[in-house]
Amino acid sequence: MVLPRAARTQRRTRIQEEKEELILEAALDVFATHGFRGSTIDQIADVAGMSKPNLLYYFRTKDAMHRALIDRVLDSWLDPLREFDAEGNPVSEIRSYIRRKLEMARDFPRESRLFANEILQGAPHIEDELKGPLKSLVDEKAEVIRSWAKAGKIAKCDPYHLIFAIWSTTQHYADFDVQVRGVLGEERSGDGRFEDAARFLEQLFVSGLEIREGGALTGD
Amino acid sequence: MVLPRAARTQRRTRIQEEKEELILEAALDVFATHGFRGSTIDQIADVAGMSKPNLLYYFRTKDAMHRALIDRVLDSWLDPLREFDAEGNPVSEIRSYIRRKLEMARDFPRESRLFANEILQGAPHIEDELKGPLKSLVDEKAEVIRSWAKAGKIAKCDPYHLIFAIWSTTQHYADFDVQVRGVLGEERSGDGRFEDAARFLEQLFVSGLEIREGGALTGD
DNA sequence: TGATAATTTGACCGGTTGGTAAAACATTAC
DNA sequence: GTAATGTTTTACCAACCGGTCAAATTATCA
Repeated sequence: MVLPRAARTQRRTRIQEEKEELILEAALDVFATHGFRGSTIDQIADVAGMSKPNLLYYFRTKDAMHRALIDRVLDSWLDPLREFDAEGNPVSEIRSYIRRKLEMARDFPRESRLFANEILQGAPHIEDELKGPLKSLVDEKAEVIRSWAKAGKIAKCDPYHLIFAIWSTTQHYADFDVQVRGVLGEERSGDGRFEDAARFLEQLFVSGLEIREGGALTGD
Repeated sequence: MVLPRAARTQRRTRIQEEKEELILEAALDVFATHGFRGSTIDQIADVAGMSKPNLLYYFRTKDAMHRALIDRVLDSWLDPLREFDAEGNPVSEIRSYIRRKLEMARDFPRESRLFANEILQGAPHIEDELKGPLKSLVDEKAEVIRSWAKAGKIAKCDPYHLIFAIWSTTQHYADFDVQVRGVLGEERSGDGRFEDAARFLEQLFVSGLEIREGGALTGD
């Protein structure tokens, strides 16, 4: 039989699992650096070390590959936010959320860039996920943050924009890596910059959300 | 004569100026949403409302168009940072820098996405600018911030990461607009969100950089 | 007005792209 | 072993891509 993979529902061979894994790994490489339209099947096949028709035996279209990749990665990408605990200490929850996001930017930059490319280009393939599961999760956590502010545990602030700020500052180190390295120069572009970034961001967010009595801000 | 535009050095016709303007405008649209590799000359020609050969009469290659666009936009993109004044009041300088960057994200989202795409994909066309003029400017302003911290006018912090944080949080609203709108939902995705963002970010950075005596951070 | 230069167009080219067909080859089940 | 199934390859296609060319059209200016 020559039924292509997507048509089958069960009975996945050992070879199938291995090759699909191999392909998605290569696809992540390519899609993350060139975006969907900028990537070619030949390129992915090349990285995966197999012929194009062979690759198309496992995923029938470029679209199918991209979708499979997004599906696989999106879930784990949201894990750090899911761990955000309503019962925990607000400051340490926020602090460790920043840590986790920053670790993901360091350890999974390709995944970060995959989403960045997708969203930057209008999210044509994941619009539903954005307005569905992602929005629900953020809504839930925003409510937690709001309750903390209401209880006087952190400063009053818009919880959605707080989440956006944490996302953007941490993912920046994955998505704009070239720029960060360019600006910091050779000397400071090693692994140490992640420690520096963590220290800075924790200081910024923790003391930025601290409650202060006066509220008056002086400059000099 | 049929000398293509790039070969001439002087005597630019009225038509030339108009058409080049028209083309760059269309190119900005297309490059900003699809990245360099994902964009096609036909697409740009279509948006500009002219035929492909006609477009290529003004810019001989896709590369030339992209470069012209980058050159034109990069300079003004750095203006907000240039305005950053060493003699000013630190807090209000930082505050108004955030304002200006946020205004640019609101008023020139395509320009922001143009750079985001470029950097995300490894900055193959602007690496020199990153390590040259951009780095110099950031180095200069980082020194200003460092001196403010040393003089006790703001909290001690890594000036480079502070600048990265301001860049990422503000540009986020242009680059990840779809996501922001998806998460905030219909109700809150109007123009008001920029005011909310401005309020939040000013609070975050201003009180995040405030000097506090204790330094000990409590949670609950 | 007419000559000259500037602009626009349609037809085209070689290479690349996403994807197919069919046969060759490998693996597994019996 | 062999038959059935699963995998890989070779050859190929039509559409699209960046770019060229020469001819047609339009603007400029003496």
